[in-house]
Amino acid sequence: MTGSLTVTETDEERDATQLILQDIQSGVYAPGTWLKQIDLEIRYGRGRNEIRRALDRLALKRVVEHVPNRGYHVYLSDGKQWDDIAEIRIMLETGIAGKVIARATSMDVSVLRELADRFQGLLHSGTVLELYEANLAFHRAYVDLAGNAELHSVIAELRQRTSSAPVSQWHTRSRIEVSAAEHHQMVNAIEQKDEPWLKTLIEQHIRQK
Amino acid sequence: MTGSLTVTETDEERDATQLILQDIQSGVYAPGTWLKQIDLEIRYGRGRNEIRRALDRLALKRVVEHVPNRGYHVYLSDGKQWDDIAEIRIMLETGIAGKVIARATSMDVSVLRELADRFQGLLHSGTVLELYEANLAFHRAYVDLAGNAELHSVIAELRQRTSSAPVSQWHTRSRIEVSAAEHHQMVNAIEQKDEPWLKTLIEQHIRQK
DNA sequence: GTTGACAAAATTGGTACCAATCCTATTTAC
DNA sequence: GTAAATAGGATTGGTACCAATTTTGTCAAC
Repeated sequence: MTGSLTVTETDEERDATQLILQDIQSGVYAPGTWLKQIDLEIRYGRGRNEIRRALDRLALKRVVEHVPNRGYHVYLSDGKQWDDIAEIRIMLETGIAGKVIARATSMDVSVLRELADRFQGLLHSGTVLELYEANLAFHRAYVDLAGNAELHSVIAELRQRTSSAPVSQWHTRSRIEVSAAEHHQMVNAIEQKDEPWLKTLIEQHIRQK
Repeated sequence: MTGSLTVTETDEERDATQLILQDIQSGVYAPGTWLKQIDLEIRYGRGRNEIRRALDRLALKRVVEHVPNRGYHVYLSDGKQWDDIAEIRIMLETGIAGKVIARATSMDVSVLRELADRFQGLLHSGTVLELYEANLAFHRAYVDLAGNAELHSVIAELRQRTSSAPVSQWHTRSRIEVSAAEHHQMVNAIEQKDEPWLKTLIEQHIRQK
């Protein structure tokens, strides 16, 4: 089943790693699928070398799994892994709550609110990937308020590990609606500098999704 | 300056990534040093391909930095980065304190104590690398008690980011002695199930080093 | 003596080829 | 009819080669 559909011109210069990752996150490659080098080579119009490097990186990120002389296949995440990562994210995102509240200016709050609005706006019109990225942007903006440059990349990595199948995460529309509402509540909590409330919200938000 | 010294036979089968990482951590390659592919090829007796993959991985881990058409050089860590990573580690390692105390059996405690002893024992006779690894083993055992498989790798990654020059971390012997003492105090805190004390100890321990 | 241009050497990074390995389909024996 | 064996095809992964780029060394001009 050698796919022959080539991607759009705008992706021409982007890194193959991100393109493959995006396709995995969009559900193009289902968990367990074997990623044949030739197929990827054709699909993304890259050399064998770049494809191999991309696969190696994704294997390091635990997005795909490498079996010697067999190839790479999309990782099948078990329930335990999801729980473990959720727990870590809760520790980190609640851990910075105090710092975020202390540092957030009124302008920061309106930026956050805007991002929360954008997520909510995509609820009806947006694709799964757009929703995923809007959600990512909101959390990223929140984390950035802590002023910890390293934390940013740590959480990004964590998210990538579970996001193998974001489609399966948000099954129902009602769940996404809850998420959107929680985003706004988080913004309010930051605005009112209510740290305990913010922490509770974050824990709920990460666990349920 | 093409080095020609080959490593021992036992390292023959190990991954080049870890060998290079170890040499960086041991201080063989000082921060800022350019890692030429040919040199590494000879030193570790590997093909060009494996060396490139290893460098790419280390670049991803932020241990080295990649400059297109120039090569890879050992990363120069600034003070801010160290503080940021220390903060993350504190959030995570104190965050699991309650779980560790709840789950730790008396056998787990004695294992920890043994590791703390080993670190202390190496204080006089051990090399910097041995000390580094003994310290790593202790913290790894502590983290494992939380039963979070993902956390293990997250913290390992974090440690690697700053450990570019572990030699410079432990300047004086007195500091290492303090670390050894704190390890034992942590074990005691776990044994007595004193969570606040354990958290305080961890924060002190990570910050000072 | 210093600065700038130019040539030579060295290094990186991509492409192509080929061996080793694994999967699949057909054939053969029972 | 079923199961094992074998041949064929496909895929991975390593090695070697070569082009593009950069750095170093040399020479000339000011």
